[in-house]
Amino acid sequence: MSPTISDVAAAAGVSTATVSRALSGSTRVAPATRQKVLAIVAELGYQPSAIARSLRQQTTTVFGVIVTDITNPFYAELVLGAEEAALDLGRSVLLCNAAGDPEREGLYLDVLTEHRVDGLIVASEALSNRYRERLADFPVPVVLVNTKHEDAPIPSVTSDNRRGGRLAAQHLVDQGYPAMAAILGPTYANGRPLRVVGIRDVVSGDRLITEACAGDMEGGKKAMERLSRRISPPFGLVCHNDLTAIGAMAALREIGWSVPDDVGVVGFDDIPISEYLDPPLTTVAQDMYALGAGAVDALIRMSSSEVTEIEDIHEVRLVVRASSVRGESG
Amino acid sequence: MSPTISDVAAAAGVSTATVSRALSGSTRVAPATRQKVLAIVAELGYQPSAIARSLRQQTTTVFGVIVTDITNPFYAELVLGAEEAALDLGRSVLLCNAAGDPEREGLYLDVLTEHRVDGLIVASEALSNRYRERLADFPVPVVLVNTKHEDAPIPSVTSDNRRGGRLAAQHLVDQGYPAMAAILGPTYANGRPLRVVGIRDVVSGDRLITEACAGDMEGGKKAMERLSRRISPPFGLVCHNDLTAIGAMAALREIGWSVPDDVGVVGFDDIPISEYLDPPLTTVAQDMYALGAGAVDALIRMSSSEVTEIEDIHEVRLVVRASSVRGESG
DNA sequence: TCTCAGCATACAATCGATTACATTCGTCTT
DNA sequence: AAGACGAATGTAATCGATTGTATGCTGAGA
Repeated sequence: MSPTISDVAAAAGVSTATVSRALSGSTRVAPATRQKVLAIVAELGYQPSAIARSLRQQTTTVFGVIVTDITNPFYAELVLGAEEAALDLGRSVLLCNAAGDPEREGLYLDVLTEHRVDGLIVASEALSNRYRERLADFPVPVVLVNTKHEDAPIPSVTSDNRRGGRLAAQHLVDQGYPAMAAILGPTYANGRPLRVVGIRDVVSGDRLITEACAGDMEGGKKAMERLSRRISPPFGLVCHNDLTAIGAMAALREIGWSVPDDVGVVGFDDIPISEYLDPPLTTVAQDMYALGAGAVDALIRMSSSEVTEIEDIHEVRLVVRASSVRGESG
Repeated sequence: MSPTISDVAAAAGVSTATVSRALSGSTRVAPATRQKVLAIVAELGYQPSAIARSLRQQTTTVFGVIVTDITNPFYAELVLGAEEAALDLGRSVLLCNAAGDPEREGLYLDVLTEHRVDGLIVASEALSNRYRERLADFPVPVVLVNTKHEDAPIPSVTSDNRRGGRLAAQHLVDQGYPAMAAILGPTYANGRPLRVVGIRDVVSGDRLITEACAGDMEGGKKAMERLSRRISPPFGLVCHNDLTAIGAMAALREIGWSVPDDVGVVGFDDIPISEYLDPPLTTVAQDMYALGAGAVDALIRMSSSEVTEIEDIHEVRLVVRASSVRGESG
């Protein structure tokens, strides 16, 4: 099919070793020879086989990325950050969508191992708990995004979830909402425990009413419907992420409670759409792109040196918009 | 590092050929031998190298997917469909985000060629025009999503964009909006020409006022601002996609024109968030997941037989919500 | 008992690159 | 002028699997 290095060597009247050296530039090759080789390469349209190179060099320049759900803008941004960081380093990304299915996550671990990826980024909610042992002695560097393990210390890149929870709750308190509710993500969701701790830094004991949900828009809507039977406005509402906040606001419209007059809503993530909503959504912004890029950076550090203890915590930032500011409603 | 087939063979006291056959099951192997081999495989945790296999078999079981922007829910859904269809066939997906940059698209074509992917899915707006020749004689099957080429016939999977444009425009006419505007995508955007034709099937000549934009929320917002200086309500507005519609609706709020009373808005795609908006967005639904899965299916068909002429056109469907129905506004 | 068929397995080539080691040849030193 | 050095290049091993061909063994038939 496509020409091989032997074809180039034959056409140039040199050995494959010389072609290889002329292209890699690692060793000295006579200028005239290099010119000749490059001319033939261009003429034949030769493109080296990454497969053959990988076999010989025992590295693939490919990273595996396992995410929960690529259609969630949080993960999409994260993947973008990882992909662009990888591109800058001449590497590629094998994408795996776990769909929250532990079975599928295990399957993908096998697939990625067999493809001999140079590193693994796991931004998957269900996986990390179930497969923590496997991840801990994975044959290549692994970095978790937005998860941590107390028992099995695996390098991680996370946002400061506790501070995020605290910022959200404190903001709603400052706005004067007399009660507080929270729509939490699924129990296995990565940031969840720390965000709850952060909320509880501000709101103690039984003054906080919570509902758990699936972490998407539909889940947020249903959770808000359940919540509406347990609480009366006005109150502040902290949501697991922006998607659940969007679902909750849809439910609130149907119920007839006004945002922000009756209910002050705060989301988490700051996905791009949040500022285009009506009302625009107050949220705890995470830099998803930086999380993804930071994960790639962590893998590189782990590969080049023997660093194994990485725990990068990215800052979060409260972005105040109309959904939580009383007296600004239309 | 990880055990190789030789390690397994040595431990089992057989040759590597026998191990290979025991695992592939293609040739008869004595049951006792197979048991022994499988036991050793399990004990050593042997996982075959896809790299070595690919080199020998000259196939990688990996597909390349080039998209314009993974953070656009349209492409995210499409990638999901492709990824899951690939998974069902025991294949994987190398993801490439072109970011609308032709340079980067060319770069990725090289990367994917070097990785010897078994097929290529191109759902990238800018690429297809600029690299049509390269795609036409790409060494492995290529399928375009939501693009077609008149001159170089490359297999394609698309939605019925013309019908989509027609449905959107006709609906707005039926709703009694006396004037019509359209926010179009970038000039190179895939579906754009046919959607315009569809709109013009319904609205002739200078009765249609158009603005082009970048195809994202910000672009939609700015386009609506420009448009507002050229038209007065009431009018119907057809948008390039749901993201631009969201941006347009944000602009309309700031301008103070009501949706749907002053302006009836129709988007394109039906991304998940559209039904959660306020007002919920009327849109021409495309089955993005099916487009992605269909692209994989097309690659399989092209690989197994010598089919080279594929032109799958998926149906679109008008989903009517409150953003375009007069007299239902809150 | 000898031969032959056929099953199970081994041997070795192969895929396409990289790279350690060997070789050639010209030039400089003494 | 002989030897040494080093630049340029070639030879061949290697990575880890698959697979065509060869071989050995067992049992059945004559």
